[in-house]
Amino acid sequence: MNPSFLLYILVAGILAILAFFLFPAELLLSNQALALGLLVGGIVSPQLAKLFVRTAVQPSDKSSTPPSSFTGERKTLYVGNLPYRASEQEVSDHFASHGEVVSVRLMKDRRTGKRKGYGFVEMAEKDAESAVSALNDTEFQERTLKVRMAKDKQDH
DNA sequence: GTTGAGCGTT
Repeated sequence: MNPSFLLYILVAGILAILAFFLFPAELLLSNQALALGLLVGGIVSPQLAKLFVRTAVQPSDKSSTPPSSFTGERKTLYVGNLPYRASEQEVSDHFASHGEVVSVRLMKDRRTGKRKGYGFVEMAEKDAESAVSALNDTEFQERTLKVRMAKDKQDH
């Protein structure tokens, strides 16, 4: 059975019982309390599902790099002026020849999902500095890359 | 189906 359906039944039931005891009988009959629970539960439970069920089925992202087993120190590089057509795999391959690439994330428009022309490349710390100087202002698919150390968000 | 400086994602 569907877990979100079970959640709905659970939430609706709790709400119905709550409504039954909360309101006096002359205001709300038991079958009305049940109907109210079903209605409100239908609205509330999908929101709860989003919170707790941690997006059970992620849409398969074709443009994401396969998970890396790298566990050492890493640094994130900002990469600008990327060609719109470049995939994360291509960027990853390109950077991999200058050091160990942990992950690549190309920023996309929230609505359309199209590339915005910049992204972030996580690399092994020991390779990061040399990769920046090796790749900054170099050609990649007819465009001149801008490679820097990324700001703040360096996760440990 | 286009564009062109920038520092993000659950």
